[in-house]
Amino acid sequence: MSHWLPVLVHTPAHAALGPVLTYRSEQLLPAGTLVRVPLGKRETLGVVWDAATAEATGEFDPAKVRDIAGVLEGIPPLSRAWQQLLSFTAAYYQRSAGEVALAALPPQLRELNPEQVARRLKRKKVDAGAGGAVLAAPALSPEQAAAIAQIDSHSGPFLLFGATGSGKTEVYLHCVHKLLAADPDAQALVMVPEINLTPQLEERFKARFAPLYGEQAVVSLHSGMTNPQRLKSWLSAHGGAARIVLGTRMAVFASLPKLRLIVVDEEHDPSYKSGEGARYSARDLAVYRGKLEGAKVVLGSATPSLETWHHSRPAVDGGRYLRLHMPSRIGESSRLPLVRRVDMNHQPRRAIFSTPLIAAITERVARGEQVMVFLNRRGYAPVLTCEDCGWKSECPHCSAFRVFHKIDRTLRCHHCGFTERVPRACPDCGNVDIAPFGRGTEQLEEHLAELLVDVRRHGSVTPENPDGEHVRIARIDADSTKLKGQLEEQLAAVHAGDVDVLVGTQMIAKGHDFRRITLVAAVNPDGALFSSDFRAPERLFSLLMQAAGRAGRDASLGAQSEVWLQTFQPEHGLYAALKKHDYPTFAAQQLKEREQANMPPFSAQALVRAEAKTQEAAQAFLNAARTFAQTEMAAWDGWAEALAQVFLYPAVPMAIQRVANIERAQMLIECPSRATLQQFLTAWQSVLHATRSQPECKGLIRWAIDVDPLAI
DNA sequence: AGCACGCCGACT
DNA sequence: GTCGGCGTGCTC
Repeated sequence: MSHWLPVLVHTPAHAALGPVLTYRSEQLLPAGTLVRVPLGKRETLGVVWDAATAEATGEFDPAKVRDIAGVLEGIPPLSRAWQQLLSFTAAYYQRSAGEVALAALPPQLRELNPEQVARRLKRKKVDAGAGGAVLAAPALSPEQAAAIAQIDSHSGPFLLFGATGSGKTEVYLHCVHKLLAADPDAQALVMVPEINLTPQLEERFKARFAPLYGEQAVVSLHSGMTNPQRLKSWLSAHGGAARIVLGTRMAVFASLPKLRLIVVDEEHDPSYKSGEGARYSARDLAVYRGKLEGAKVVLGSATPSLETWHHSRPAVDGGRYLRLHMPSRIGESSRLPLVRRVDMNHQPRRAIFSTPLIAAITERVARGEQVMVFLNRRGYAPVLTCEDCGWKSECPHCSAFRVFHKIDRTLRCHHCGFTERVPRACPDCGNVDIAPFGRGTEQLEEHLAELLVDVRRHGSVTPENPDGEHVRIARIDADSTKLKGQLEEQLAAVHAGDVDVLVGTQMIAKGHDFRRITLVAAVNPDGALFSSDFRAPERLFSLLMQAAGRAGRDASLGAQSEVWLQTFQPEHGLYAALKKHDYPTFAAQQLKEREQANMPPFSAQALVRAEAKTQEAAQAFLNAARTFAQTEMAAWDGWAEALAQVFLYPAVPMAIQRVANIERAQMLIECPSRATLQQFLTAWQSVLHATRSQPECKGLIRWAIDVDPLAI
């Protein structure tokens, strides 16, 4: 007796295929089973789906149904909750369930046939020989103890709102510890925003839990791992051997049959939002998944996203998350750094460093303390110009300037990668005086070396070496850490005290614990104050707060650590709040503005982006779909009411209109209700498909919907 | 998404 | 003369 099975395969939403394909099988396989199925001329991985789901209701020709090719024996079916998470993700982010489900599985699973998988599963499992010294957990501060007590006695979700250095990680460790000890099967998922941060987290978790549960109890999942490593981690999580999964956003889809706790560290970090394929927010999905699986969810941050902050308002005001506040730095480093604003209006024009900042840097370095200088722009200068004819270093393929990198004398486009040697003279008029305009980290590094040329390293002047040593300056940005191991190497040099001044982009503001830094300077942070992106202030505040958190973690140095902000807007409320380390005031101000302007979290947004050969085609496509929604769709049965709530803005070119010779346009959609917006988008998808074939859209390359976009 | 088929420009 | 660009169409 044979059965018809709905099966998900890796198929994008816009393909002219149903979201679920039907195959024949001799056995009745439960939903969640991994199978290999023939598709056209190839064989591919599929997931048996539940016939009762919305996806499984397409029309198909019974004559075309083929037999499944095989079952991945030995891999238990994916859980019901996992299936629900995937269905939800696909529906909410407007992608096909097949695309989302197959992208959520380790890539190597797709390549392996059932025999290879069986062989891999048979590999001798290292026995869970617990052993080694059990690391004593440090004593908890009263704030940590209080937070843990709340997490124990409530169901969550929780916002762990803790200053940098308040010991959030210890709270996570403690919660995980309690959970694993209480339930021999329970699993925990701990997410961090960046791959860079997983090794140090893994080290900390392994040190604590490997002696209790064995090395293999802690596994990582992130895109920096090789495919075999990812498969190994995935299988061990899916089989229940891994008790703790650490990972980046992709880990939110890990199969964890006994998931009881999800931690999202630095929950405000934009890296949790995927920019490719299904543009999911791993943080939002973590909250949803927690609800589905009955797992507690802890979101941690010193500067929460305004969405999360709003959700954690008091329950009497409608808050759904429980806010746990840990305001104090623990241990000896309890003093918060002093934030100083330098009014650049009173400094020489075009000065990179203000006079008092140079003096402060010099003083710190002379004392043997470390300084961190922060500028969010890599390269030497963002643009090169000809002073005679006005030529600028535009990228021939993008509507953007190429950045001058002095280190290898190149002009590089940061959008498409197009790189050329710097011309000797202006390509337009032959003038040899082409000059850099604006500044980047390379220039900062060079300039600082000049300014500090007469300063000697602390303690380097000795009778044997009366000339002493020059100050050592290091630069850490995407360019200086491109090669594997370079970041670790450079960080080690800073930790070892081989570096006096560290120059870098936001890379250096995140996570890394530099104990001897006592002065952090933001050279030019004002940009975000006037950005058209309404989330720019939120990001700036968070970045500066994190940068401030780098300062003065080692109070044994005695000196009061400081954060310097060079600004033309010293009175700006953002800096005023920062000076007081006062996130709640800043957040309240921002939320008030958002509410008045009807922006998230007080409304839901989606963005449709279109790429085409011409800007006209990209915009025509979007506007045609918009017009259809406003006219035809409004006439569909029962749609008038929903559509009245959905506001579609006209299509506009994207901020960087052309990248690699592809024109880009976008359209913003706003709606007071997330549910209504989702309902609209789902119905509108077919309109977008149909619009594509209209003559004025010729040249359209692709389009994508971004639900809850972070940047507009 | 893959993978095939199909039709126009620069190379062995 | 072929190799190869990507446009279009199909997959239970």
